Amino acid sequence: MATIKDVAKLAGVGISTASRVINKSGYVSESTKIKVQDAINKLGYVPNETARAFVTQDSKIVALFLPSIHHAFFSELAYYIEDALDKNGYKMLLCNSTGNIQKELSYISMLKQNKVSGIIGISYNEIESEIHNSMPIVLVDRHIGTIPYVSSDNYGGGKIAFQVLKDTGCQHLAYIGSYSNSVLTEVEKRQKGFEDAAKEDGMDYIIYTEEDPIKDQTAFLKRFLSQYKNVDGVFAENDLMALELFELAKEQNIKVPEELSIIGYDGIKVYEVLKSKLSSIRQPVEVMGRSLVELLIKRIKGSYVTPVIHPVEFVKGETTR
Amino acid sequence: MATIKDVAKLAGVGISTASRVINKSGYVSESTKIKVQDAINKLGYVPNETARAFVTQDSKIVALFLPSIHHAFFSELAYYIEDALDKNGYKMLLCNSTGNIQKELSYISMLKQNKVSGIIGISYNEIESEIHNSMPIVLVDRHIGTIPYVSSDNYGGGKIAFQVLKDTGCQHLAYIGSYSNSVLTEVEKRQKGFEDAAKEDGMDYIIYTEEDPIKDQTAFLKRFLSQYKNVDGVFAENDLMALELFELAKEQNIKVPEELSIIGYDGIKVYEVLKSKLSSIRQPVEVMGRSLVELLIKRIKGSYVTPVIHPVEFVKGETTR
DNA sequence: GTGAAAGCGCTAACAT
DNA sequence: ATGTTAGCGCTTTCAC
Repeated sequence: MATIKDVAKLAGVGISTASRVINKSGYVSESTKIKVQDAINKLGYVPNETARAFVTQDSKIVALFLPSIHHAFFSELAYYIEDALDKNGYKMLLCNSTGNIQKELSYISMLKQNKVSGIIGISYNEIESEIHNSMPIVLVDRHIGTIPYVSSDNYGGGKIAFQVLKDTGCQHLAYIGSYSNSVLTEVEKRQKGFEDAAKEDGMDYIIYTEEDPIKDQTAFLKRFLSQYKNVDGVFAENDLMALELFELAKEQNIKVPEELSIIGYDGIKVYEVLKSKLSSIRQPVEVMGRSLVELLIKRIKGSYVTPVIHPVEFVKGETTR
Repeated sequence: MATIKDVAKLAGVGISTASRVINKSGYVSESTKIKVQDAINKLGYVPNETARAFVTQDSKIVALFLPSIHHAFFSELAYYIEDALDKNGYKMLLCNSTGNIQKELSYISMLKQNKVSGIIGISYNEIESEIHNSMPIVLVDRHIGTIPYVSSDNYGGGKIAFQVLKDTGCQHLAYIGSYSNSVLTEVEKRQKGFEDAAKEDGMDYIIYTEEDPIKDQTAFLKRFLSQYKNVDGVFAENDLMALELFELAKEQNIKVPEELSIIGYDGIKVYEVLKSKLSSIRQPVEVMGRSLVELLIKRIKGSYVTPVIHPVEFVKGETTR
């Protein structure tokens, strides 16, 4: 493997001049620039990134920190984040924290040792204090202190869901989902938007929630169906929950959407093969991914950034009238 | 940030002794070991991994190279791989190659510059020659030259699929999927197993394939349904294809499984919420992930390894009788 | 504009 | 069993 020394020698210049050409930094005359470039080509020189990372104390690696990549929404988001990072010269390290606080802390320690450039994260724990001010970080769908974040318009999405259910003639509405006692999640704003819209409208509604994470979603949903037989319109926290409710309703011969309308949240593409069965509030996943990367890079460069909230849209499937 | 020098000074020992304690290498007396350990604790010392990577020319990072993490089977596999790597002290860099050969090549160059320890990969291209012998690598579901790989028993799975379809009374069978002209994919062995079983049995069958990647799967499947109306048993290349065929059949009022039985391949969990609708040949994803990591680490340590093929099982859903 | 040289923090000979 | 020291390849002052 050729080193910068070899390049300098072959080009007949000093190491720092070679470095300047390689990094396009500082002043180099056109003629020496060409000499160095020639040497680089001849030797097939490529910089040793571990040496660079060591010297600059910056690995040009961004960590994506999430509970599990094995989740439709996250894996779609991860795809776009990786793509955007790559286009900006960063690599992506993937960390499945499994929501376990011990594992999250040990990951953070590892990330510091490896001098990652920054973190894009979703955490269910209050570990942010460990990182903030010591590393650039941008959160997804979490609003903690002054840490910048990117989310979809969860509140607005909740309002839209209410409106759609009402406009399509539902009389007895319910929100189903989970709540968190520790971290204030953006997800809960979906509920808030739904509730506020219902209150403004003066319509009654039911809130059926369990503490996050819900251990047995199937049991949770079955209980809901048997307990609230008169509900004819449901807004579920996310598509996975909505989809399972849809399946359970079919099993119990409840006609969807005639007797029960269902709206999910996410609009994840994995289920496109199902011919868009589910009505849902769709998050602009790709845009969010790019936006996360953009914000993080600004933070890395030291700029101050403000949260970004992306608009959502209702996508009609077959679970609403 | 405390360095190893600080530790050595505080402990009153030489740098290399401190290094020995930190790395548990070489001989160190019990008493000095304790002194060093104390110093480490007092200073809150953690090794600078970029320096280590630089000196050893090994970043302890493994790259997971796949077409797209945004795919149910891959994201599940990635989850288990990351978990196993983490348990072995490795980090995981995620590279979405999008199957594009230019992007794959530029990733490989990047990985070399970053001194990754090894690669776990799925590639649709013949880039393996670029890596082989220059870096430890293990492939998923690809059999290229002498490169070690891990796969499920695709051939056996194909045989099982045939047997199930036949045993449940189907008369006119078909295999649907894709074929590749460049790389010999393990996936095609599913077809081979199916064909061989049919031939042994003496039963006629149809092979309906298109070159990979199939641009418009919906059109592809619709064409199949209209062209082969008498087929009553289908083995599809993967679950996504099987699932869409199922949906299209329903749309066209073809009764599944009465008039048409469908078996997929993968057994991915994302669709569990659908209440196991699809009959499928299930791959042991978790075991495969662990197995990939195990093989790669053996390769990194210089051992010779042989391919590992994991058994599959038929999981009955509602798309077979 | 260009080159010499220091030094990033660590590992691994090598000497003792 | 322990300490000294030479780099690893690069970036970055600092002189010229």
